[in-house]
Amino acid sequence: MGRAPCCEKVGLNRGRWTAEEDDILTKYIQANGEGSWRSLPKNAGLLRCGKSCRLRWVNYLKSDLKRGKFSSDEDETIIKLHSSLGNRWCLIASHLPGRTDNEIKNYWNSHLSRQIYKFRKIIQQLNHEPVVVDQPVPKSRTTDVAPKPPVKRTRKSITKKDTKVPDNSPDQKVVDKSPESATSSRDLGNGGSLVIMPATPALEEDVMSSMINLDIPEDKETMDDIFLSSFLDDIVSDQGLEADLNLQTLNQVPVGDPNGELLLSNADVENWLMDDGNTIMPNPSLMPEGEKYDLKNGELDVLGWDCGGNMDWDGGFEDQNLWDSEDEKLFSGLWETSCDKGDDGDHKQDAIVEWLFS
DNA sequence: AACATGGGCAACCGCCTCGCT
DNA sequence: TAGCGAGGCGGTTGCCCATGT
Repeated sequence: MGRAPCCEKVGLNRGRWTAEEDDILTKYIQANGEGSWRSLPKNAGLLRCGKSCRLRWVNYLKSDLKRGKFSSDEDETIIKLHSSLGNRWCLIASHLPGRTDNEIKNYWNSHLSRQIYKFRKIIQQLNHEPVVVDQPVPKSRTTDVAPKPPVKRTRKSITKKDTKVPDNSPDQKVVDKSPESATSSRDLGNGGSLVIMPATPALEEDVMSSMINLDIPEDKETMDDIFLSSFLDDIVSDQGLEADLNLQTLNQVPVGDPNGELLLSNADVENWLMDDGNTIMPNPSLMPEGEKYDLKNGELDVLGWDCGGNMDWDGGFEDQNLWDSEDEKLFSGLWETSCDKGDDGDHKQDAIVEWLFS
């Protein structure tokens, strides 16, 4: 037996608010103030649930709300706060005057988290790590035929209990070994493996650890220079990653040494970016496991990535919502200046955010 | 032109917290 | 101190519109 509903829902309006309802609610609150949401609808003459009234007021009708596009400063603030606070949208919103938790949450889910995902992808490719995807191949909405490229995020009902995962240490790849996941983690048949994507906050942490753990030789440029100023800035743009991630030249760049450490110099990357790809032939034997190379058009076809078309944003985040149990550990992620990453780590962090909003 | 798909976002649901009795 | 209820919060859903085929 569940808790009684907050109000009698029978006969109440649902869905979008009309201008008339907005007007009634606004005038009532201006006259009587906020609060007493339960009794407000009746007193104001609205056929709405009290919670619905509160939500409408808080998220839309309040006069001090800022509407419109998020500024780059706001973006940066969200990224920083989310890396520390996780999905505590209310807390994040408290640092962004005029923005609501709902608005920030939507913005994060539809914009920012994707940029971080792309960033991670690049890091994994450069490290020759297993191809990571969020989810098994989502089926088409209407058919069971072969999957098409990224489809609309699925909408599943997964409870918090379902999403808990016991551990998510940053240096530990999250591999779901549950029987259920056996069907969702597909054997690629080419030696590659699919690793379930962690929830967003963990994802960020993982991204950061991937960056920070890379071993840069003394005589190389800083990671900032390598990754952000000249490299990811270009290749992770929308067009870059989704359409033109061309490994013809990447194969010729000393991406990794036998120990799997990244050994890109700034000059290496610059040369790679400058090369138009026509003069250097691909070498499929050098391709990381789990990736296919389409020799016909010379473009990378990464299983689980855009070209392969089996990525599902929501699924990964939903299935492994790691933040709740690990938020304290993850607090030292991106923006903890006192962490042992030192000054270099701080610079990397700043540079990453710079890249994210460039 | 019609349909399918994807993106964005407002709104809803259900659980949790906290204050009051 | 336990029970109750209002409010708050995060996750999820559903609708609308844009874009692609």
